[in-house]
Amino acid sequence: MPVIHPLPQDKPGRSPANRSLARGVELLRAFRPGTEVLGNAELAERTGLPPATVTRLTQTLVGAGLLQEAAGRRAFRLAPAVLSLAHAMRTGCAELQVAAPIMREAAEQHFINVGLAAPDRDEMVYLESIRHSRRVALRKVVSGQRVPMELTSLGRAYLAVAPARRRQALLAAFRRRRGPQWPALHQEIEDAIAQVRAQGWCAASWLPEVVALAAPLRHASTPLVLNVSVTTSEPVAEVLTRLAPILRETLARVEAGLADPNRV
Amino acid sequence: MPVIHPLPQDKPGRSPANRSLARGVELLRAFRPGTEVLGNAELAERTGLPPATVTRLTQTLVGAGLLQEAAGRRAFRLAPAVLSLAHAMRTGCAELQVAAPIMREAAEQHFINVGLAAPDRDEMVYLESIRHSRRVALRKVVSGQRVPMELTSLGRAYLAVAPARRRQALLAAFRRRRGPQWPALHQEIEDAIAQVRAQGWCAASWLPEVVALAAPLRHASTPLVLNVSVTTSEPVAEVLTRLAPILRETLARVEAGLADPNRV
DNA sequence: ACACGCATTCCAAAGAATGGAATTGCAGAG
DNA sequence: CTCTGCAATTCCATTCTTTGGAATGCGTGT
Repeated sequence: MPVIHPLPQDKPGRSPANRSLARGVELLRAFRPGTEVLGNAELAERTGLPPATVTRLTQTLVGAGLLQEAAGRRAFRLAPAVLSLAHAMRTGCAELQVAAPIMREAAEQHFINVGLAAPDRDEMVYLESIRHSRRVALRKVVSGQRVPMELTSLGRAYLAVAPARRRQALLAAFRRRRGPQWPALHQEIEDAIAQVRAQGWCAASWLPEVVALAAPLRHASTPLVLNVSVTTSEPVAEVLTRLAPILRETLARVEAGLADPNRV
Repeated sequence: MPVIHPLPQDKPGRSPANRSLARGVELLRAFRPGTEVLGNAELAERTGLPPATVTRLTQTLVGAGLLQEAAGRRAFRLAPAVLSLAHAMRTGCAELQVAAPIMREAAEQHFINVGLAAPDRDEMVYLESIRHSRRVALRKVVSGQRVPMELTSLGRAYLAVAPARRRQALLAAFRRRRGPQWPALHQEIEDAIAQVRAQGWCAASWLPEVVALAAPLRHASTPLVLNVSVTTSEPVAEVLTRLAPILRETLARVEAGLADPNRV
């Protein structure tokens, strides 16, 4: 596994960044679904930091309560405290508070999945994703899941409204990462961006059998994207015809809710 | 508001703690439900750090994607990335994966709330709390909520199984904080601890009309506490008689699930 | 327009962080 | 039981980051 250098986050001549703190955060970010338990060696490899440094930083993070030792002191995992950070974030996000009930209603009424996401580096993070399913037991609400920006309707809708400077940096990163497949992908992305600008939303089918539509939220204090999706084998065109009005309607209700100081 | 010095986290002569990183984490921890948006000045006050230092650290945290500027660049809030940390934590917590379906089943079958929590400093943090309600709309799953350790059945059940050294440090902190009310409270806590040791669980009625029972989970790789609760005006004794077997049963099922490598 | 408070920048001093190398500790194989 | 190999930790001199008081900007409310 090569060193992960997420994005040229720090532009040359960047403002005072505290190196230790930035490195500590990178350690935390190395924990992801699929690699939830990491030893110092693997952390060092993933972050490109020297082992001695990783040892000290992980010790500090354990002391701070964000990491805990697991599997016989030879590995770490994220500690419960990160859940309370997430809880505080969700509680304080006015957009989410407004959108959540509207999203839930739309999901239940139309039997679809409804999500709200925000960009984080080169991925999108769901603030909330309401999964509809035939079986009630499989219906659930997920938050914090990451999906790739360049492949999803969610990510492309964000790219359409991202500041030009940022969009260019992201596209450059994707190009580097994708190599030969980039030209085709780039075309898809540009088409999606054009669609968002023309009609307010775009569509993509990232996972097989899943068709998703996404639209950026205007008037939010931070970039947010709303999406709806279904698992189906219907022709895509028909799905779009059915879902587009629902997305528009839901988006309008959320935006109205954000505009009013009171709830809708 | 005085400076917050949570706990004498760093024992004298403690291992190498990276100061910048530890301070940065304290800044993140200052964000809580009720104070989700904080400016540098308030952060400085809450953490006791000098303003210049806070400025630099918050800038670094913004660069790292854990904070974002809000309300016109004069304040910060937690960024979406913390949600994905929480998601990774939940995904990687085997105990939670095992317990969640069992908890959900118990909640639905008996019309009660069921929770699983872990200690964090001087509070308890819910890994998951399944809230039952008459109205389906109010049923929800919460994670990351913090409740006081010294007042809740959850916290007292943890104290009963915490390492003696740690329990003493915590009790000392509570004593300092509670002042004159401490003796009565201390008695309640000691009684609860004795109950946990005798019968495996304890009860408390922290919120009016809410009766809660909690029991520590053995055999978990990290300290965890299971609880059940109801909102009711029945006599407490009757509620205990009804809930105790449910708690025992649920606890047994979760522990069996943890013992087996396979699900139950 | 003015004044206040908050945030940021500046700077010299201090000390904390750093990382290569040596050491310790653990685990699995022979 | 001992040996070997990998991972984690400690050591330590060097260096550069971090630090915080004071000065400066900036935005806001009066």
